[in-house]
Amino acid sequence: MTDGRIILNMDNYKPLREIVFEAMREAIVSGRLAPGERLVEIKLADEMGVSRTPVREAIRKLELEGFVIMMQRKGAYVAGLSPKEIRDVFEIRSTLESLAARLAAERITQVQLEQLKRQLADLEEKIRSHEIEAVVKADIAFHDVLFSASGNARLVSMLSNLREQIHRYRSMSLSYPGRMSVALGEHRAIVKAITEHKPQEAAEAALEHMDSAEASLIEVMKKVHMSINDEREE
Amino acid sequence: MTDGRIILNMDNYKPLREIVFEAMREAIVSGRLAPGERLVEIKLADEMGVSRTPVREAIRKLELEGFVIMMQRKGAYVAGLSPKEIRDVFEIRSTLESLAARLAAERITQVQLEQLKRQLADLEEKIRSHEIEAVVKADIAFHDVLFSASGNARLVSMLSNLREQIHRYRSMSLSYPGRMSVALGEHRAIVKAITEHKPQEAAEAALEHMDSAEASLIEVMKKVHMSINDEREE
DNA sequence: AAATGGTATTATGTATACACAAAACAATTT
DNA sequence: AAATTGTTTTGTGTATACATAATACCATTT
Repeated sequence: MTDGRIILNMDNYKPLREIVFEAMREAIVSGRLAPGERLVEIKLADEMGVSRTPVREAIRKLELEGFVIMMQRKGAYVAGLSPKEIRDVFEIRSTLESLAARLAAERITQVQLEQLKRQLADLEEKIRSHEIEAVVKADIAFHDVLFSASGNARLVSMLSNLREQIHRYRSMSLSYPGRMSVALGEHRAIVKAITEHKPQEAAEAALEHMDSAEASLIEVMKKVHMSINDEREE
Repeated sequence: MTDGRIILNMDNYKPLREIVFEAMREAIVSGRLAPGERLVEIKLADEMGVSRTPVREAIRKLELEGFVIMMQRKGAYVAGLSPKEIRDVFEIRSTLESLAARLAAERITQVQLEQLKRQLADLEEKIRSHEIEAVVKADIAFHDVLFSASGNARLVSMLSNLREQIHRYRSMSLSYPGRMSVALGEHRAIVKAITEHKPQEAAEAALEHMDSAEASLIEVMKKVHMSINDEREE
């Protein structure tokens, strides 16, 4: 064993609260925990085979990220987004996605640009395969590269969070007829502007992308006549 | 007691974790807890006369809001913002403040507009008095009205949070010679654009306001030759 | 049967207890 | 003295215990 250093990764240790948090978020985003549903700490703890403490901490974190609503001394409920809230989130996302694209156009490195193009190609391929889940994943990967290219770490985490918020309604939006190919075109426009280092155009392309994503989501929601909202305004 | 419904406010009950959270944030923002300082749960709990639980929950919340950095199994530390991180925050704030101003110009109600003008007058008065703390407060009140006028609740909370993040360095920036009167002018420009319902101008005025706030902060920091940063990059 | 009052149950908020990792320190060896 | 190992201390991570608010249930009264 000449050079063989043994490196066993203690870094991938995750506190239980993290694991619980991720599991619960996944359950909410995927819809297994429905909006309005009550979250009882002991019940969840028993189900997951842990104590209340990590569950509590996970719930608190979910609250701060907008997935859960807590009422004083009453308990926690899965948050549902009202149409008004969805519009609010999109208003913010549009602005920030647009900012990210602008910054990326200014700051992207050669390596990142190649990554971005690879992601775009991958997205294209997944769209051809018509597997919605794969498309969603590829889309996320694409935007992640785009975000990091902005060089603003805080922006990356805010955008990731906002995306998670509406992820619940995401596949719905993509199932809107023709949405996927339109989205692909929008992605291409963004990449083009970034490649040519044109911040203004990149920002505009990102804005259009968001607007059209919002529009198709709203459209689908109308059709399904969803009352995502439960006893809340608008 | 004909119509007199008795409404006794149970709403002002606050869980301990909230109280602890607010106390700790105040301590960090005001500098009593300095960047890099270690936060030991039992120590804080004893000092405040509570148990570890609410302290832990408060620390978690502070972490999510960026005031505290946690290291696995090592503990929590007061976060310091590096110059790079300050720039990152300003990049985001500029964009969102600008969005808020734009939306306010579109949506502000008559009542809100009057409020806004009152806050502006108040700010003017406080600036004449030269009490920095009062000016900071008035400035916050002004922007709060502006934010709500955007009609986007999520935007309000995101902006409040971002403001808190740099509040630590705020009075420093205002102490920069001439900064206060310049800021007053910028505020007037924003109010003017909103009054005339000119979204584009409001957005631009807000952007300028942020840019100049950032510039004067950076300037002051250079002079004080601060190493706000502790063992972090840039 | 409806309304009121009281009791039991459930779940949150907070405190404490226990386990183990990390760091600090001391002791032993070279 | 330097290095290595063992030991102690400290503090986080998790589990559990206890107190009290909120709710549900039941009984009693009218």
